[in-house]
Amino acid sequence: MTDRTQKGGGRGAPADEPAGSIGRKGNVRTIADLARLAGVSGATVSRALNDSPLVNERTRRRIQELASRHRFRLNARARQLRLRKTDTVCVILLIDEEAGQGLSDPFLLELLGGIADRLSARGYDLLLSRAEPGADWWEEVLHPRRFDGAIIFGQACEHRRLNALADAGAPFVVWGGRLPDQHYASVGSDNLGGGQAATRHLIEQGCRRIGFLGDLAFPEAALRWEGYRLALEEAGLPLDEALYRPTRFSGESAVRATRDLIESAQPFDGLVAASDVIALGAIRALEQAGRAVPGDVAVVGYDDIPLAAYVHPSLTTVRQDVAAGGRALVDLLLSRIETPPARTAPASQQADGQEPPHVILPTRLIVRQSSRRDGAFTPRMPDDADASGPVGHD
Amino acid sequence: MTDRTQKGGGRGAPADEPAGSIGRKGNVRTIADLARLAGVSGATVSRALNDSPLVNERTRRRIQELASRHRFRLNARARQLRLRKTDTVCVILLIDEEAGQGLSDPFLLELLGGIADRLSARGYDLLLSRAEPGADWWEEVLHPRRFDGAIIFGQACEHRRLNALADAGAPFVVWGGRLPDQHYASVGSDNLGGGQAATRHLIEQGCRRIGFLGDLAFPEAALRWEGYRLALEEAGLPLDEALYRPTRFSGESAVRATRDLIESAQPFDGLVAASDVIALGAIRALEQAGRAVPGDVAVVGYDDIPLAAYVHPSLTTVRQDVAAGGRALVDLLLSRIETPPARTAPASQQADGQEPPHVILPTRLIVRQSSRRDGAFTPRMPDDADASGPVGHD
DNA sequence: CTGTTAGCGCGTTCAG
DNA sequence: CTGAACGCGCTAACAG
Repeated sequence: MTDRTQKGGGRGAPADEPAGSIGRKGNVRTIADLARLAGVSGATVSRALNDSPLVNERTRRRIQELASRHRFRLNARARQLRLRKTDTVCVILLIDEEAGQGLSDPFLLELLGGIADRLSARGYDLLLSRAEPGADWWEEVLHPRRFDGAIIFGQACEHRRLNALADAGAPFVVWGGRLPDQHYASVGSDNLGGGQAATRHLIEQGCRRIGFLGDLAFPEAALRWEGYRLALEEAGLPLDEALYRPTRFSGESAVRATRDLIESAQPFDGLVAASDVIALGAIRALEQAGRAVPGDVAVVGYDDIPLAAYVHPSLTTVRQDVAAGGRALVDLLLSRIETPPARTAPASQQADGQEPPHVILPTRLIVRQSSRRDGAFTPRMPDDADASGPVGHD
Repeated sequence: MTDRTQKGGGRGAPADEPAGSIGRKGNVRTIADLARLAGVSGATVSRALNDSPLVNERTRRRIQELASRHRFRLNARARQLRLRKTDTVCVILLIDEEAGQGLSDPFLLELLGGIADRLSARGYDLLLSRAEPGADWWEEVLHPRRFDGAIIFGQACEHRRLNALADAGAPFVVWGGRLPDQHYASVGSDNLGGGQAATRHLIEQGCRRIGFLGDLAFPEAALRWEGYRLALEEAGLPLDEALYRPTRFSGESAVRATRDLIESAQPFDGLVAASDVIALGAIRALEQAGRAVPGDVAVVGYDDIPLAAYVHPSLTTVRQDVAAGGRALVDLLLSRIETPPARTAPASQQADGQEPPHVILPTRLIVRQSSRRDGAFTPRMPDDADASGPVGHD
């Protein structure tokens, strides 16, 4: 035990509080403080605060009340260090500025709110992080230090990387579509069904030559396109690739794509857009070109952003339940985190044959003005007047 | 020094890694690991990684290279515990669901992105937190444990509370308007100037009876109203309170307010809206009532959300520089955190006479279709062609 | 310039 | 049921 002199040694921590000066005196900040106050040891306080059955109930109550009276809160950092977990989930926004899918989409913020609420309810903190697709964001997902798991947006940019991470056993969940060769867990709306419903609706409205605006490089858009394709097929309509225009998730891109489509002189009487923002851009371009919406061209969007009901013409669109999406993302991730990976194999080749979980959120077609044609029989949903996003009778 | 038996004691930490099983063997996770590899002590590694001048440059280089080769990263939790700081900033969304100022406003997400980028650049983490105005969110702002400081949205709900927190010396910054009796630091756009510019523009367009839609309970809206008032005054136009309708930040509320205004039979030929979302709701209500925009009523919004250029009619609005806003919020907060509060007084009554800092971001009027009247002389700003939030000539 | 030591605040083993 | 001691991973003070 060497010398073990009392003298100094590293007393370390930066001296705060110039001796007996400020700081509401008697402020109890550590377990030791509380223990002194309660006349018990630190261990007992720790146990009491963690509802351990090892402590006498009366003692526990007394300590808990004392703690709340002094507004005492455990130091999360120390706790995390000791427990080797962070109780934190990182939301990574993998956004390619180039792709125009910026942070502007209102839909994303709503989803983020849902995630925040759910995490909070389950006792987790939410760390927000932006990252460029090319960068080294994935390293910390593989060996997390600041968080226990991640929720990732921006599937399209890095599908291969995500697969690799999943193979390596990294704890994360992705928002997006379900891809055929996908090793990671994900949550997304029923993109295929949504695209199909949108297209069917246009067909019911009498449209026969329907275009599609979206970037098939994005899985969500590609799945919506697949639904579009199916709907045409089941109606016996031909799929004309000349009516497809790759379009990024921005109004500007939508305007360009639509103008291009118009100038191509291909006749068309309907448009399925991969997002509301795209739909609005398309409508703008159509009107500038003298085509009436929905008279000449009927348009359907996707997302049902809050503004969709308040533009002119109001936007027919596919609504996804964002609150449910947030909950699903969190619950899926936490179930993954809180139960050990159940190592069947020697845990080296984690690529077990099991399908990764995927939650599909139901969608609902909200019919408004932008798609309503005169000729065809009116769909069952009347028209919306106002309401926060929704539908009402007009 | 008591007995000090080697035997056991709390060996504590939950046993991970069943001895010599998985986990890419030789994985170096702690300073001790790296020290062993480098043949030096832990302290030296620590110093090297922190670029301390106390370490030989060659040694430092060697260690740093070794670290990056093994993908070693310091354990932030342990570091924070030791250093008594968290390198984390909490963004608190204080949002009253009732008030309809939900998470939907695209503007908020953009600002959040700017904050995230700036924090990341300055080496801080971003903790995101939602809170209800009534709740006890403020306790942790007063005695932060998980973060070093906070950026708060939702000034209106809790102005008095924010003042109290500032008086107590809590480290935070607020997004919003500058209020007359305000003890805390804040950043906001030039609401007064923006409202004034919007109103002047309508007057230049020939409007004579201009209404205002916004909730004066919100400081930002109130300041925009003040600018509106000033512009009327300088043009010698009367201020008619019958043309004001309290309106919350939602499309629904805007539709109601506008209908109410129309039904009041008060004549009006212009509308200043406290946000783009409000403006869009107003336009919708006007059109449903058979009033043309801008023909019968010219409308100006606020924020220049990305969609503003893509609706019909495209929206004249006041643009604020959100990226600059994010930077300003972060820089202001960090300057407050990183320099000690400079205790002049015994630090009990922090209510020093100094004005709290307030950053005002410049605004710019973006003229589009919703306000352009035929008769009047065209304003100096022609039309914006594109830029990030573009418009095409039409 | 480098190694040794102590401790940030907590949870946990083991002994009583 | 309670207390004493130890260590999670890191950095500051001290001694060489």
